[in-house]
Amino acid sequence: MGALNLAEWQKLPVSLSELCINTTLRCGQSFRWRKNDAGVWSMALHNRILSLHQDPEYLYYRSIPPAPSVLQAPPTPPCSNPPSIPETVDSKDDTLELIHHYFNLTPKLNDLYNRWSAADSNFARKAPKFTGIRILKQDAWEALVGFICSSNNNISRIGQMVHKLCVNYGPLLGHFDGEAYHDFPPPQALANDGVEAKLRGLGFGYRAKYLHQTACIVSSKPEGWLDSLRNPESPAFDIKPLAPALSNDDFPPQGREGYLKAHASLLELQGVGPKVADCVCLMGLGWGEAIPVDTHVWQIAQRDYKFGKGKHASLTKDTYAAIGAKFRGLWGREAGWAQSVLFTANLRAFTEQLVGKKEEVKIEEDVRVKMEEGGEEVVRDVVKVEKVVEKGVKRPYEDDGEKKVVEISESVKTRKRKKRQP
DNA sequence: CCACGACCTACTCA
DNA sequence: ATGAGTAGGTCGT
Repeated sequence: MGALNLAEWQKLPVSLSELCINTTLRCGQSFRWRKNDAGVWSMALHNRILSLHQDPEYLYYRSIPPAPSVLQAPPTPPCSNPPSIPETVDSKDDTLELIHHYFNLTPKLNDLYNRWSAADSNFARKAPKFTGIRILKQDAWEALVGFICSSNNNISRIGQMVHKLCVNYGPLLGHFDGEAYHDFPPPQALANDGVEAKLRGLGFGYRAKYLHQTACIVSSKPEGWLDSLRNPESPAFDIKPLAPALSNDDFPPQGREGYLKAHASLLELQGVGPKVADCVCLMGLGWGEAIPVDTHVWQIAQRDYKFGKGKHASLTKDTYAAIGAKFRGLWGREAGWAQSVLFTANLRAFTEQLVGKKEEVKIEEDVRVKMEEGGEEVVRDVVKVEKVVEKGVKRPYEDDGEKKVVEISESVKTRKRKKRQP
C-alpha cells in the first residue's frame, strides 16, 4: 500500500451518502476506471488522467494533463496551490468542473433517495445499503460502445474489451502508476477496414461486427449526431446547462418526446436493442427516465413489482414498455436513476467475483459489507437465504405479494482461495 | 408481433 | 483435470 500523500491532492467535501465512488464506479456504468492498491481510482477522461480517492469526508482528486513528456516526473500534481483551501481552482484548471459534471453532482442525492423511498416501500427497503450511487454523465459514444460490448457478457470481460479498444485504437495520453492511459477511440477509429477482423482476434466475438458497423454508421452521420440526441437539460461537458426542471408533474409515463426520439434513433444501430439503447439514453445522453430492462431488472420487476404474470408473463416489447412506465410512474423523471440503485442492490449477489482479476478483491466498508482480509485472492459470495432454499438452486423470483415477503437476510460468506497449487 | 435458437469468449463450478 | 453453465442481449427465422 503506497502511502497516499493526500496533502498534494485537491479535495472536495462530500459525504458517502451523497457520492460513493467505490459503488458508483463499479456498478456497471463505466467500464474504464482502474483502482490501484492504494485505493486510487484513475481513468483517462477529457484529455487528462484523472485520479480520485475518497474518505468519509472528502473526495480527493488530481489530474495529469497531457504534457508531451509525462515520463517519470515525480508525482507532483500540476497545481501548486496549497491544499489548505479546498476550493481554490486556478482559472485554467477545470478539473473540479469536470468532476462535478461527470459525477452528476448537482442533484442532492439524499433528497432523491428520500423522494423515491417515500413513493415506494420496496425502494425504501433496499436502498439504505446502497447509498451514494450516482448516474454518471458519460460520453455518449463511449457509453454506446461499452453497452454494445455488454450483451450476453459479464462486467469483467466488458472492462477488458473496452480497455483493448483504448489500447489498440485510442490516443495515448500518458503514463501513470506504471500504466499507459489511452483516451477512448473516436468512431472513425473503429470504422476502418479490418477493424472487425482485428477485434475478433482480440476476443470480441460476434460483437466485433456490431462495433464496426455501428462505428461506420455513426461516423457517416454529421458531426455531433449522437449529442444531438441528448437531453438539452443535460448537455455535454463544456456546454452550459439549462436550468433543469425538477418537478415530476405532467411527466409522461412513456417518457418525454426527446427520449423516445433518441431511443428510436439508437435502435437503428447494429447491436443496439432496447436495453442497450436505454443504457445509452440514461448514462450517455442524460435522459433520466430511461429504464434499461435487462435480466436483473426483469427479475426485480417480477419479484417486487408483480410483473411476470398474465399479460406480462414474458419480457415482450409490450412488457418492456410497461415496466418502464411503471417505474416512471413510481419514481418520476429520474426513474432510471432509482432503478440503477435497485439494480446495483441486485447485482451485488454476484458482483464480487468480477472485478479482481489479478488483485484481491477489496470491498470498502462504505459498501456496507463486512470484509475479511486475506493474503490470497478473496472471493466473496453473497447468499440470499430464504426460508428453505436449496443451495445452488437459482431461485428466480418469489411471487411475493407483500405479505409473504419473507425477510430476505443476506449472509456474506467469505472464503479465501489459494492460488492454484502446483 | 412473439417465440426460438444461434452467437463469441472467458471464467466458474461440479 | 475436463465440460457444462453463464454473463446487464441482439439478430434472423
